[in-house]
Amino acid sequence: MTAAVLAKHADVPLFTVRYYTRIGLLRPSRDLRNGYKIYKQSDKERLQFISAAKDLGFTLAEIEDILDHAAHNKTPCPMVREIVEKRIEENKAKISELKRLQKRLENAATAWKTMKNSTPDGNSVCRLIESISQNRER
Amino acid sequence: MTAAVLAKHADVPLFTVRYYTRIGLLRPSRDLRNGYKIYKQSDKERLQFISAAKDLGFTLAEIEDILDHAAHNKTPCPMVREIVEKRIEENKAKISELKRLQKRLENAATAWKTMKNSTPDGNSVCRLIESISQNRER
DNA sequence: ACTTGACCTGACACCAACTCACAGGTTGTA
DNA sequence: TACAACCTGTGAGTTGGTGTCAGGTCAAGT
Repeated sequence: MTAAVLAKHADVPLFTVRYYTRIGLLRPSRDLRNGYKIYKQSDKERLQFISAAKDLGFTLAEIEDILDHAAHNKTPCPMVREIVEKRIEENKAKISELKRLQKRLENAATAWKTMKNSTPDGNSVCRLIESISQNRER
Repeated sequence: MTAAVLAKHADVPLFTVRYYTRIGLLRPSRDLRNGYKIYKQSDKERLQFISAAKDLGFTLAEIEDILDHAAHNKTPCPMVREIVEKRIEENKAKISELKRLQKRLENAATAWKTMKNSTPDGNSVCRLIESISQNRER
């Protein structure tokens, strides 16, 4: 199948198929008559594996590693477990950071309810934002 | 002051000062004797404003807009309020998406506790990941 | 006076994971 | 045979930096 057909079958944007192919994650053979790329059933499965791993937060580099391991008949599973544990920790940190940001945003919105718009002058661009940064410094 | 001094004063990495200068967010004058960039007190305040806005999740493009508005003596505050409201919504979505991911990761880690490592074969790369994607398809 | 080391400059490459634009070749249908 | 719709490789743009390079400048120590 061509890239477009594979993309439709695997429910992945065509540009993504082309991108994965360009970086070597997919390696289609060629139609010698016209130079078109030909993807096999196994490429579709490979692509679906990539999608599944990406949904779990694996990076493409990690996925490539996993696929390479598998290609040499070495089990990638310990690596997979390790990455997931690491990702869980990273994700926890990211979530709490976003929550902190969300609180700052909501505090700002609330505090700004009673503030008037200021016209910028030499000392101030927008007192809304500056009032928050002063809070942070205290 | 030079870029390095400004960076230290404003507690921002030197590379960031250079980057902001390169993209035009900071516009230092020049020391004609040696071509060095000279930052004024107002540049320091501008940089601190940028930092404060970035802490609230503003993008550099938005900050540039705000600064441009202010430079024309138009109050940027309505824009600022709008962006913050939008960012609060986006952030909420991002947080819940990350939480969903976290759940998938934790479910995977738990489910995998009892699973053995599989050796890759023609049908499977890593049954751990494939078991999850099957769950999602059901 | 000279050397060393720390600083400065612009231009460029790199990161992730795409997304898109370009120019040209091929295929299928009317 | 005309034309739309597909295919190709390549290169650029995205975000917010981080870093490297070669070469110029400056201040301090010997």
